Amino acid sequence: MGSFLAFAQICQKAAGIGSSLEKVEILAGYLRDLQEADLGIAATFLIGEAIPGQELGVGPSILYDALARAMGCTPGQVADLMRSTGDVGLVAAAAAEKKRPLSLAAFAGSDGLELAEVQGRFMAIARASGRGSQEARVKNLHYLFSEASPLEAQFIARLAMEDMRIGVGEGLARDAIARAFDLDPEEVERGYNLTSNLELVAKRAREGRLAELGVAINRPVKMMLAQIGENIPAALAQGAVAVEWKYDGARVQIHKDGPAIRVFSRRLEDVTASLPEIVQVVRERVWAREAILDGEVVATGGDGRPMPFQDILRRFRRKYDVDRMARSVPLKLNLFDILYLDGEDLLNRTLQERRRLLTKAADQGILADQVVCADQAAVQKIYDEALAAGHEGLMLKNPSSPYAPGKRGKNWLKIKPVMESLDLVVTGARWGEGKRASQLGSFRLGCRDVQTGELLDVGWVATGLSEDLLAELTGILRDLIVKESGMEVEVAPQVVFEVGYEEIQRSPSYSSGYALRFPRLIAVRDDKSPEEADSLERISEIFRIQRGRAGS
DNA sequence: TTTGTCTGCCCC
DNA sequence: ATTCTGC
DNA sequence: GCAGAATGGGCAGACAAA
Repeated sequence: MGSFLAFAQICQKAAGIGSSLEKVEILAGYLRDLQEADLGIAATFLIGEAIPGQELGVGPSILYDALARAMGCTPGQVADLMRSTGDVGLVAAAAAEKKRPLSLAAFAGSDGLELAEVQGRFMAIARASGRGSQEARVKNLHYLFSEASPLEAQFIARLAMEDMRIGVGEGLARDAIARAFDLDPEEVERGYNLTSNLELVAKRAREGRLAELGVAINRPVKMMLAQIGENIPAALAQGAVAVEWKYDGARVQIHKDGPAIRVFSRRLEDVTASLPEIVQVVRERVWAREAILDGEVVATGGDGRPMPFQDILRRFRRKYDVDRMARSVPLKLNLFDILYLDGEDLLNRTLQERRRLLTKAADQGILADQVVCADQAAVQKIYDEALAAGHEGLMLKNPSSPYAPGKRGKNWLKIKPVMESLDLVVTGARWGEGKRASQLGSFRLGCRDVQTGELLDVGWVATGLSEDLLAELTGILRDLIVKESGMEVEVAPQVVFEVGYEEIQRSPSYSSGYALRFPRLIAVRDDKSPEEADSLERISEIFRIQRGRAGS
């Protein structure tokens, strides 16, 4: 019981199974027989959480360092192995194969790693701070690799990266817990979406006490998310919708317990300390004694237009100079939903009803404008206004829908404009990982500088490519490589990509001075030469007029 | 002290 | 965030 | 339709190296 080897074997088995149902069955059988403490650890390990709620501070650099030590080679050689396998797990397994035992005891055959022991090491890694902490992380990882069999090492490495790559995410883990203890998957999902704590859910499921997990102040609820909508007419097909601006800001969930106020981010991080003016405005303008509120914060500049998203980023996670930054990038709150009010769970009320309660619970001035409307022309008008104001587009919501925590359903649709695409030159590429191992997985883009004839960087693209196209491009670009360093290659400028995006941003890191927000490949332009690619001038012109700034 | 690198269930 | 893929 | 995987720009903070 509780052996890490057994866990690793289950992971290996799960990775090799395509069918979700079969995967769930195998995981359920494994979880069912674990004791309480091990159940909690195994459940979170399965979804790649080494320690629930804590940051490990381990990335590729520290992990490769530890692997190099375990193998008795250089970090560079580890990187070479990474390039050929695209998988830290396989590199770690090779390391365990080659290792010399760290101690005689290890050699004499210790009884193998326990789940709790592995998590204990990860705790030590997470706790390390201050001078020498990176070395401490490397040492703890090295220790684990030295004690591990190849199979165990594979999943220790993946845990260290918090990425298991076994085709098990939150969804399947939840289903496995339900199956293990013969419960309704919907009930397990509900418990998880209300607590975000898989360990707790697994234990309560085992005890048959899932129903005790409910909405509570200071326990953040997973946020309801939106799907991309086709267009306004399609969204109106079912009747009237609640229309709101889609703000270019950051999502917040606010918990108010009398005077005590906490703010959580999209990933349910506590960001209260970084956003003092939001706390203040909630204290002054939310009348409800107890509430959980959902909304978006935006930064507004002197011209009344939203400031670049980059400025909002400067506020989140900030620990120092918070008040000074609050003055230079002031945030405005736009509440659009309420999940809990004075002891009552509102999740199953309709959006319309929740909006009514929200209107009574807070000052109108901190609410997002909303109208319920079935008229296409009227919705179009609000859409045009949102874009002219510098925001992203519209949210169209089903007025009779409940608040579905953690769901990305069709009850909330986002409508955004399609920007005209750019034709850019591929100037380099990077070797991929996992599914894209030993293929080029992302591509460096350049635009023309008409004056000098040079190609200037505008960033990278790595999505929008099918597996076939990826293989084809790897074949073509491999022959164009002029320089190679680490995971990156430089290629002769020959291939042109048509690239889509949401917005052009000023960039502090690329030589053109611009970068694309959410770049994706639309097509390979076989018909275009690099000399016909778009110029820096065109990019800066689009930057100047985008999002309704043309007339201002 | 300054500069560079790494990390983040980061924010989008 | 976006996009593709297998179920 | 869903869940999972692989990837984007850019920010602050924490360390390590210079």
